[in-house]
Amino acid sequence: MRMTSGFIPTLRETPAEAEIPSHKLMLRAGFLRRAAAGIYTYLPLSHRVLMKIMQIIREEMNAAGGQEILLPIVQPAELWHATGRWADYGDEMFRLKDRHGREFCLGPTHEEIITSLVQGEVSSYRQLPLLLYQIQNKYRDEIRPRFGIMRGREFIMKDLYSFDVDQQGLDESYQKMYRAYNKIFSRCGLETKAVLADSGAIGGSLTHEFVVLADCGEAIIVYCTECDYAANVEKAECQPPLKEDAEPLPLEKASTPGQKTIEQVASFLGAAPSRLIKTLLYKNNGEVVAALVRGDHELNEVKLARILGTLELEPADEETILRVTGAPVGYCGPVGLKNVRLIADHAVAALANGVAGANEEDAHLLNVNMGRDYQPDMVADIRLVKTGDPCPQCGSALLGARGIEVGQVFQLGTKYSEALRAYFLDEKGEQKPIVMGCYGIGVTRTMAAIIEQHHDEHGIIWPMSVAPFHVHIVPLGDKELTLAEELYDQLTSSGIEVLLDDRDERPGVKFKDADLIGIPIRITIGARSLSEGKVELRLRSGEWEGKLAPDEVYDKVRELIASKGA
RNA sequence: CGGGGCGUAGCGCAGUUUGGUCAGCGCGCCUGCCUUGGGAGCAGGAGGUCGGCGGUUCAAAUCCGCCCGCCCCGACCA
Repeated sequence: MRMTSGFIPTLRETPAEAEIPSHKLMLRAGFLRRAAAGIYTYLPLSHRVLMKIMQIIREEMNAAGGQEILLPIVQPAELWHATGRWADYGDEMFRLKDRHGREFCLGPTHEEIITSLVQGEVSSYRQLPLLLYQIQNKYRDEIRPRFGIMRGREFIMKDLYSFDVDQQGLDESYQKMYRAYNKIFSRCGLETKAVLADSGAIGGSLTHEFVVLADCGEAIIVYCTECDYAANVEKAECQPPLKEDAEPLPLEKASTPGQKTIEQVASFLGAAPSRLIKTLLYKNNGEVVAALVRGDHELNEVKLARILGTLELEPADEETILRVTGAPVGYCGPVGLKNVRLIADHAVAALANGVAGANEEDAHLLNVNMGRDYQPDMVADIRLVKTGDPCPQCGSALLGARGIEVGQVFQLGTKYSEALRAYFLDEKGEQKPIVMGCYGIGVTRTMAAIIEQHHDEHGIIWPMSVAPFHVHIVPLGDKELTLAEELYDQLTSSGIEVLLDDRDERPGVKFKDADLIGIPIRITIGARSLSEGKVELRLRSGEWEGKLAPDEVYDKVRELIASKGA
């Protein structure tokens, strides 16, 4: 591709709409333009990158036994009514009607339609297992689109669905995908961590997220430095502390006028926050639930909701708190609470002689002990794990990090197959629901994540495997253009992808744009080294540079491309 | 949806408080000269419903009302 004829509109200044490096760089380097909030046009450079990412995904999906199909974007409402998700999906689903008034949606995901397809075609265990996938646009009217293509309302996703006869088959499919995902992300030049996650509203049990560590990431994870444990904080557990064996002291009431927050009470009473019991009230379908966590811990709402088997959890308002506890916010505690379900965290259960609100304005109780002074309905893990907590597997300290979720693998079970009556006959002639899994990769998000992991202050540094071109030839003036064209023809004719900067620009401009666009190999042709009969080669990553005679270029380029895995 | 900010030329911005030589600046773009190893210089030029609609006024980018769009922070997710 010659830059004079290519559509590569680079910008000197960053548009105000961008916040994070990947978004800024994609706009500046001429990869991306916004059409509406969360909806983008991919220009030629990013289209080339996307095609390469998709090709890597295809190869690994096919190698794992997947077969590619293409499902519709526009989907009829009936299927979504059958699984109940027409109602559950809410405002996040783009909905539309045809001329006859029939309802449709733009697919936010494709479980319904593929299950319906398989329901119609598969009736025997002999047809299973089946792994079907597509690479297709998804539409989600996000509450808040963010960070360019990181969280768009239209995005490209690879989604594979596995259909097996039983749990054992599902486990095998899941393992295949898990391994394929590791290969895919590593081939894309990404360092990812597979973390245990909460399955949320999609339903199902076992699930891992594949997370790219990055400061701008929206996912918060913890991982162990000593063993392989890694989890999203929504899911992460840690070893509960041992029960303190201190002698229980007599319960005592202390006056704490105006002391409401943990910090205030702790410093007023001269006690560490870890001695306090924090009592948080929630409303769950009309019922009031009190969650007890230690003063220095945070409640994990996802865990609490899961224990309660609900999606409707919301913090109680001040009025409810006053009615239930008899005291204003800041003074509630477990002792004497009535008509409230009490759920205590393990760390609270382990506490001896703790401090808690007295359910009375301006008062707290000292030497509170579980069992003697109050009895929780359940002791469970309901706290948010934090850096330094002991790993649930080996006890070493956990580390926290932020990351971008680029993929997720899910064991769905039979939720969709039962709702859509996708049954098969096993070898004994018994009818059973197909056991399903689903496996997504955010393709467009993966591109953004690659840039987040591979850039510097000058621009993008593409890994060879997904770079829009392998080589960028930069002739510095008119006199060098002939040699540049010769090299361009030579490399291009053997399948190497080359971008030639044939513009009538000054060297500085060309160098700046080359750094910005970030093609791995740059060949500079200028009078300086041409006087020695040489051209200059360098890697954008800075890992290698050297001068070569023009007839040595071809071999060196091939060698560099091969060594970088493309 | 709640909170914060923004909307003036392709991009980045000033001007808005205090209405009236304010339609401006830098970059980019076009023409010419000149220059050519890290976003050169000179000269000339094109480009704007000041987000939209309505109102106040002799007069509105500027004041008032309504609406639209965009960005950031929070609850959701690949």
